[in-house]
Parts: sequence; C-alpha cells; structure tokens
Amino acid sequence: MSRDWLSVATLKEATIVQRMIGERIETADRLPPAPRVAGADVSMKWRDSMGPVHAAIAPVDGPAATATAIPPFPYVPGYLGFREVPVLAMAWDRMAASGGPVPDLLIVDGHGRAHPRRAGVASHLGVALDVPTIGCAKTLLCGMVEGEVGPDPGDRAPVVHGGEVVAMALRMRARAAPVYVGIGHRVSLETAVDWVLRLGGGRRLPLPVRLAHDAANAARRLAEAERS
DNA sequence: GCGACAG
DNA sequence: ATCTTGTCGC
Repeated sequence: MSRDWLSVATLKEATIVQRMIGERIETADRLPPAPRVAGADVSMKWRDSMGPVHAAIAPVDGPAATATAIPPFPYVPGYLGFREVPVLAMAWDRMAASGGPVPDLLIVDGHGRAHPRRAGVASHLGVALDVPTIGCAKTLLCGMVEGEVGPDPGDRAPVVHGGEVVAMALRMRARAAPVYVGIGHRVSLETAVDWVLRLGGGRRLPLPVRLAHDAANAARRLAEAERS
C-alpha cells in the first residue's frame, strides 16, 4: 500500500510525502463499534539521535509487541514520523504475525493533524498501516490554544493553526498540564477526545500510551543489558 | 528576517 | 526522547 513512504532520502523529499499524507487523512469515524485499543510509543538512549530506536505497540488487554531499528534521520522537528513510523510498523507486523488479534485503534505519543503539513507521526502511522489512529502529545508543535482550558478533567479548548482546528487541548487531571489530542487517521476529533478521556484513568496520559512507553523502555533496557 | 520547534 | 533524588500532597 503506502509503506513506500516509510523511507525517504532527503527532508525535501519527506516534505513532499508529508503533503500527500496530509491530504489522505480521513477525518471521519471509520472504526469498529468496540475497537481493540493499543498505544504506540518509542524509547531511545538520551541524546543519541543516531542510535537504535525501540518501538512498542501495547494493547490494553494483551501482550505488547516490540521492534528495534536504527533510524535514517536524526531528530528534526516536524519530521518525527520518518524516525518512528518504520520501527513502529515493524512492531505492528510482529504483532500481526504472532497470530493474535490486531488492534483496531492506536493512540500514538505525538501529534496527528496538529502539524505544519497536517502529517504528524500519528497520521503518518495511520496512513502507512491503514489503521485508525489518535495523536496524543504533551506539548505543541504548531498552532495556539484558543481561549483557556478549564481546571477540571474533561475541560478542553481548541488548538487552531492556519485557520483550522487541528487538535483539542484536554485537561486529563486537575493541576496537571493539558495534553493535545488530535485526529490521526479515520477518527473524528470528538471520538479521539472521548477515547483518550475514557482511558485516562485519572492520569495525565491515557493508559495505552503509558503501557507502550513502559514496553518500549523495557525493550531498550533488555537490549542494552544483553549486548557486549 | 527572526524565532520557534512533537519525540 | 532520557537521567536522578528528594520532596510535597492527598
């Protein structure tokens, strides 16, 4: 399908690909009634942007799948997808190959449409895998919060960029900074906010993202321990 | 032109 | 992204 987009040689090329992704995002709901939700995140060594990246796809109700690869790029703001999506796709394939059921909805640690070219890592992964995704980021890459987010869990305010609402600033927990929830692929903004809130568990980050974060970290520590 | 900049 | 210890509050 569209996994050719996983590897590009230059940032100029990547920019072209991102414009294609941005135009291909589906912003309406297209997912099963009771989706199996999983989180997606990566882990890497501190300040080692050329070292290996460890990725995890972590279902809420089952074992996580992980994969490791060396990304072709250092970290460049706006091009995160080209570092993370290839190795996340490897973890996804490993999960599919393990025989069990595959997730119907991924909550990705990073932005979706809230991106200069509407192609954040969540959208990138969703289009590449052809699966519904939600972006859930801890800080903004672009755009501004319109108004203010209320103090209580569930309170929200739109994030506007280029004249359109690209995400929702969402208070998950009192006295904790909001998270930025956005459309990745095949999920409406309202549905995205609903799922993140429902899986919040009284914490700032939704459960699937925490599980993926932990699984990716565990994979990295394991790899670092048994090498040498 | 200058500054800002997910993970 | 990640490192590290203690400290504060419910």
